[in-house]
Amino acid sequence: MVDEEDVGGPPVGAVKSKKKSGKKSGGKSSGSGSSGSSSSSNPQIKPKCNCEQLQLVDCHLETKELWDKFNELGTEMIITKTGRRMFPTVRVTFSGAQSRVRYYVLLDVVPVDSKRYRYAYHRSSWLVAGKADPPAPARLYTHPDSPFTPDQLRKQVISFEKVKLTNNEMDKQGQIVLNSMHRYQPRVHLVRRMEGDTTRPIVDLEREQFRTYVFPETVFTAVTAYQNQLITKLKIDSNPFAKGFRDSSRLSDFDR
Amino acid sequence: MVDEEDVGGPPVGAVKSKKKSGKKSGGKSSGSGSSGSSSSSNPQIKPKCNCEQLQLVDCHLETKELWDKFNELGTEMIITKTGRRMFPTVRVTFSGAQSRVRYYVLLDVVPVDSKRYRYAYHRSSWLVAGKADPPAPARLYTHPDSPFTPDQLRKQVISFEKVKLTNNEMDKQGQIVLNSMHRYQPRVHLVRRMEGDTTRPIVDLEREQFRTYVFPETVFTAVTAYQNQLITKLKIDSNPFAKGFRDSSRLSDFDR
DNA sequence: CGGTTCTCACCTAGGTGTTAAACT
DNA sequence: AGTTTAACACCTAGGTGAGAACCG
Repeated sequence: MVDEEDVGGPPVGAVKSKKKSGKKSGGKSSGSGSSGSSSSSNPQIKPKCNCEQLQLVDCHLETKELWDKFNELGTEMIITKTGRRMFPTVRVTFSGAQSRVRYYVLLDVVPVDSKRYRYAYHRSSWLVAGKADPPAPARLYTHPDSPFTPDQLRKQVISFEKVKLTNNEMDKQGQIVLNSMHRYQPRVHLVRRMEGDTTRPIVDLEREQFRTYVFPETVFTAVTAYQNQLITKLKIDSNPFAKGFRDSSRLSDFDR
Repeated sequence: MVDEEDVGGPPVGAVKSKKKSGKKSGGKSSGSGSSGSSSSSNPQIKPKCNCEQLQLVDCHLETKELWDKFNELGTEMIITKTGRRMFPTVRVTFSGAQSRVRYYVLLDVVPVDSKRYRYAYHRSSWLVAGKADPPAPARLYTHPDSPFTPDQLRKQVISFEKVKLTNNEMDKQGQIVLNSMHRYQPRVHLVRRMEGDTTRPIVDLEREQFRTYVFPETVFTAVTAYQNQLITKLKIDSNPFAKGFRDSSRLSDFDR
């Protein structure tokens, strides 16, 4: 029915080679570049900055090693009607913050491309399954501890563990609404406001002094059920809440 | 050893009569008065206001009925080294907030008098057991959702469920430090700042525009173990986390 | 058949009073 | 003897993937 074509280079970076890619993958992946990939990629996933002072502020992705592991397999994130946390969690630290201003840290999730995907179990690979469904307008999730003083921004790990992904377009709890079987890129935004500025919420980035950081290793496919069994296994082995499904626990018949 | 005298009128209001006291006890107990009681009472427990605009803002104690039940028996709050929540929780609502300002809501706990108490089990009553131990400086606990917009202040129930009481004088987590076997009065402070004002923490109320609300029914004695068994029973029956100790659960032998 | 939803057992995380032991 | 501590069983609250049921 839909135009279905095999994906040449695995879209999410399925296991292809043990070699690190050309660019030194140990270095920073944020800020200045690394949008990379194909012509169909969304310009939204490029870093951006409309404020000189923010050029001095670096953003670092914590638990990058874990993100890399998932990314090598092609990260999947469950979305549900009631909302599901992300795992791994987006955790960042900042350096270079100035004094006498306030910082807001935000997360949003934008489409990587305009495609719909499906997973070929027998081949263990993702296929393009047609054009994207109409996307819900991207919601900005402001980190609940915002605003941060420069001191806080320098010292704290800012963790988006509470943010939830949903496929419920009618959601009214401020969760991030995504389409299943579509690929997404999380983005971190740093907004700078004068300390005199009010607590009014941030609704439009373009009306703020901001800088956008993009970590390509956090790309994922939204799913309602895991497709790649290796992803399931890695989640179970690394997410404490899934401990009950670990291999050692599954030897239950033998144990008892 | 210490001068030990019986307490004439039960200090925390032990069960004396089923009659409601003279003043209509259904009415508001905050704001303007009701410091009441004896000559030894701490002047800190009187309401206070250094800001005209705040005279218009009313504060209402939620779950007053529960507080009253405890107060009739003589409320006790456990303090531990690691910190213990208060139960009941101090929950308040405000009305009359103006726009274009920001409100901070704070809690502190001040000594009611300069006495140390002990509990006479055989008589089921509190006795004065000498002079107070030197108090730790009262810590201001700023509600974590502060600052509030006038809108938020009008609509939200502000709950201090997360605040913890400790007897650890070396505490560095910002918990409220108390002496065991001493009597205390929680106070709620409302601080008004211009929306242009910064997020710097509030360290000295006197340097702010503020109003202090006092709810006498929230007086309690800090203890490391419950003294009055009726208090224990009421806690078990009303705190969801103590459900495991409810009578119906204790019929276990019969049930199984 | 592919995709979604719901319920479930099994976890994490942490708030309760109890109890026995330790402290002073 | 009065008070404090620490380990414990028992809760609340909620995050996991499995698997069956359901949908289209």
